Amino acid sequence: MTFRLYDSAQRQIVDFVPIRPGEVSIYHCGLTVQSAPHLGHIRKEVVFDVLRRWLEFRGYRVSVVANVTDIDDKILAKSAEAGVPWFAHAYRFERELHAAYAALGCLPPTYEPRATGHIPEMLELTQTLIDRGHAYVAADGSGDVYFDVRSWPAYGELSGQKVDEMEPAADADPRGKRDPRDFALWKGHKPDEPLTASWPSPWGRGRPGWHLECSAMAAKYLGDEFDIHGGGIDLRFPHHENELAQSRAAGKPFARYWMHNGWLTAAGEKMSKSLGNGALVSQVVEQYPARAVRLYLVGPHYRSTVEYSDDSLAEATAQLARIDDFLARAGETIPGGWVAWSPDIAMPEDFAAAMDDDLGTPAAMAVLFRTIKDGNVALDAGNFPAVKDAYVSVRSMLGVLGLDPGTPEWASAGASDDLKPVVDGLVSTILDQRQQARERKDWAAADAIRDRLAELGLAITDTPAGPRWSLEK
RNA sequence: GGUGGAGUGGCCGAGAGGCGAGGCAACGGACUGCAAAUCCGUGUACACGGGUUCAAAUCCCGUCUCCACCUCCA
Repeated sequence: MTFRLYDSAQRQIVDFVPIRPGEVSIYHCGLTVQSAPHLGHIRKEVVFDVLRRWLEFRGYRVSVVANVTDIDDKILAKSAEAGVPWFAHAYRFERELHAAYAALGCLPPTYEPRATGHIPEMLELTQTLIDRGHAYVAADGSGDVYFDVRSWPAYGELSGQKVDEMEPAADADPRGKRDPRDFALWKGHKPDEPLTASWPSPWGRGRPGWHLECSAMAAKYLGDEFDIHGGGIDLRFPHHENELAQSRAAGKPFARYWMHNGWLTAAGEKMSKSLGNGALVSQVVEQYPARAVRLYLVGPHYRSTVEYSDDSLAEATAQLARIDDFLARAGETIPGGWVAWSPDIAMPEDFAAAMDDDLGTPAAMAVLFRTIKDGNVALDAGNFPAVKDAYVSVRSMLGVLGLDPGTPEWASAGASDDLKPVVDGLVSTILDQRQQARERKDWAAADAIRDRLAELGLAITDTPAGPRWSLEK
């Protein structure tokens, strides 16, 4: 079974063939650390986290590079507004970004390079492009260096656009450009910007353009050619188009496959910083269990547009309860409790087939829920070998989706594990009282105890095997 | 103007010519002292109008609506 993916460049689903057998290199554009991340930003992170987990499950050694753009116009503008140095501003939001990744159970990338740490590589790439006749120093003395779009006939290949049919950037200041679509590789230092936000170059002090960063860093960490380049669909043009053009024009083959995730929308419109309709990750995670938020992001296909709403998050919370209730009930029937987790114990074939088909998480989730239903039926029937099979399968599937509660990413959620035996003992003492009441059919007394425990956040359910308790979510 | 995406049952969300993905919610039933959970059952959905076909949510033509990119944006 081979993994297949939708390549945005070819616009079709194709077999994935890695450059080096057994290895996969992935680059996905990180974030510009200019403000707190909203759920839309993190969708991209979750999508590529699932991709990485799936490929690892499939036996590949995966390298993931996600950059941090820590210098750009907005960072300079916002830090100036806030009255803090630009690097302090950038660093603050880099931390918030990391917190958001961790909150949703995303594994850290293999490398997470910062743009400002790779100026020499960028200068080298710019020089190569000038030498090859694909870039030029602006004629207006600004110190800007532009990529010469007209010198690269393939320009537009990724997004399917032709230079002459693009909306001319009529309002844009042409500065020293030969063509309005030419984009900046290097931006000359401006007097009103802090000197610390500029670096010496053959063309005078300045700072790198956004597109250049990714080309330079991808090549440094993954080589001139690598497997998959990812990012949000909005980056396809111009960012990815520009990356591709400048890398290829410099003689580097660059990415073999392009994967773009769809939007998260709010009230039908793209969630974005500028529209101010973004649901901040930090806030969402306060309102709903973090695993439910991840479940909400993982459920729909990654290329689909997904509408954000409280109802959807509430639904995901209910779904998660169904999953976790099964895990709790089934887990108790397995001697020794939790089995040591390994993702490849019992991965259902149709789940794997769905995942191999361009990360088909919707179909994969259907398998997950079907397995849970089978497991519940087995539980009702007292068929414990079947319960265990279902249990192990469910955890395998959850693991690959980054939702398994037993993995280290979610360890904090289980921090009370040490206390569980203690609480268990206390609760069972109280429940003994209730059982005695029930046996003498003193329902009022029995219900009073249950109500009291409910007030404390303990849900009591009676089962043929006796009462069990759980923390209400 | 160019490029791309979308309109599916109460809701979310798959599918892309032929047995109604899955979930949430709702209703009925089983179980239960009651509840919760669980299980069983219940839906004649595919923007609109034509067409092709034995068969269309899926293909073709037309129409409407929405969203995105072409400027910083996951």
